[in-house]
Amino acid sequence: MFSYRHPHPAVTTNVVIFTIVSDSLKVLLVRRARPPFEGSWALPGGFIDLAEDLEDSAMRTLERETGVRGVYLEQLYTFGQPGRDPRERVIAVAYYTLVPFERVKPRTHDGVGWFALDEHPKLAFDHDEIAAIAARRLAAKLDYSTIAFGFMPEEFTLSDLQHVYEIIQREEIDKRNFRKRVLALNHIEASGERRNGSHRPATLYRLKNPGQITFIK
Amino acid sequence: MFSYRHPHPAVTTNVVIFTIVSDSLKVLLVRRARPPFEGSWALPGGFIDLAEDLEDSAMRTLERETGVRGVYLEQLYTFGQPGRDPRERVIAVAYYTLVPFERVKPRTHDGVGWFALDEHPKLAFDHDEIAAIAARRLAAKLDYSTIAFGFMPEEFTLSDLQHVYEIIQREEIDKRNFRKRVLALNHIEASGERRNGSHRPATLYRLKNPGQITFIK
DNA sequence: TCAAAAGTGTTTAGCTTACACCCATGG
DNA sequence: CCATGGGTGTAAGCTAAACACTTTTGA
Repeated sequence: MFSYRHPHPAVTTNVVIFTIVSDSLKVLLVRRARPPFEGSWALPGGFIDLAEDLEDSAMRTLERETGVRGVYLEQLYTFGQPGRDPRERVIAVAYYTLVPFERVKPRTHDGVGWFALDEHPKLAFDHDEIAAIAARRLAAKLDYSTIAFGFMPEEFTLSDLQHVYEIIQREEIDKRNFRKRVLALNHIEASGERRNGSHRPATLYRLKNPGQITFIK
Repeated sequence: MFSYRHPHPAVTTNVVIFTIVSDSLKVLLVRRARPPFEGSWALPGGFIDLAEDLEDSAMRTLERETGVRGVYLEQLYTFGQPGRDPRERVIAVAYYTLVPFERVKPRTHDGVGWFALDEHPKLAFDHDEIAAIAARRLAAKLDYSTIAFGFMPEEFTLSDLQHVYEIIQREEIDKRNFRKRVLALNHIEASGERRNGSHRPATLYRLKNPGQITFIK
């Protein structure tokens, strides 16, 4: 095997992984153990292996750094501005995903944590920009895809789902209209169970086709 | 300067550049002068320099191979499956754009040419897949952005513009409804000129904010 | 019995679609 | 004067938005 006589940059994959908990959109960050930006928070990620697919690399480094596995990743954008890594040319292929808070348990030591999107610390490299672009894409996709269902655990109430929309879009939604719209999509069905609280029990719903993100309209 | 002790793949940028001419959506291809896939048609592109931005690389290699310059590029997707280049690991950051046929004149020798999207030759590498994804993205974006205006020369008639929509979406559009919709966007204005033919002269329009692609709704 | 969230329909406004004929020019 | 594409309005249907009260449970 020979190589092209061309420059070879380093390539990383990075993952912006969102969840919603206690009324806020959060992103999973890891603290850097080594320079550059030692001690800063950053998006999970790492260098690709030459034999692995980009998405596999994103999965692998996400699991290695946070313990999170088995999530569905969607490619976000590729960031390659010279100088974004102070040492050498590094191109970052960024992915994003949404997970239900209850089902994904990152390793819980003090180098990994969920941070509210609007009050996280300044991140290493250009990761602030990457996270911001991911958040923008997420909000845009709510309207024309079933991406929000990715935030949901196996069973959820319509109020839970509405809550996700309200937090990401930062505006209140009419309950009746929301229910009409989401039920008309025919993507979810009542599971037969109900959830109790100190109020009227709520019908639990589940996805008809788990794992599928489809486009609306 | 030191390097990470990590694998370094090769990275290319590639451009899917569309135009519309004689009732068909076309893509600009170049014939490969060297192995691998010598003699095959491929998307224009090439290896990045370590000091240049990804988009600059896409521009530079596009101009080098086709003579086309000064176009607006939008990042499409990054393709990195191992084995997509038979020699070594190559990651391709793909861009796409639309140009008015009249205004963009690729170098006209027999190694560069416009090919109808639905009857181009089998392409080198995974470039068939890249072109197909670009075409899909293009059709999707017609509905919620002003991307179609990118196909237009400085002055154009409403029929010209409608034609673009019909070709990309492969369906006929009602003339009156189309005009209402596009004029309501308030992105174009009559230039005052008219275009003659062997029929009633058509009002010429131009963009109010040339170069801007904005989102609708 | 109170607090808290679940659940439920109707009316209105705006937007989208369907649809057909006359106009201005060049040849 | 004929062929060709340019240009125009209205009605109907559908989708989206606004809007308030009753129900069921746990504490």
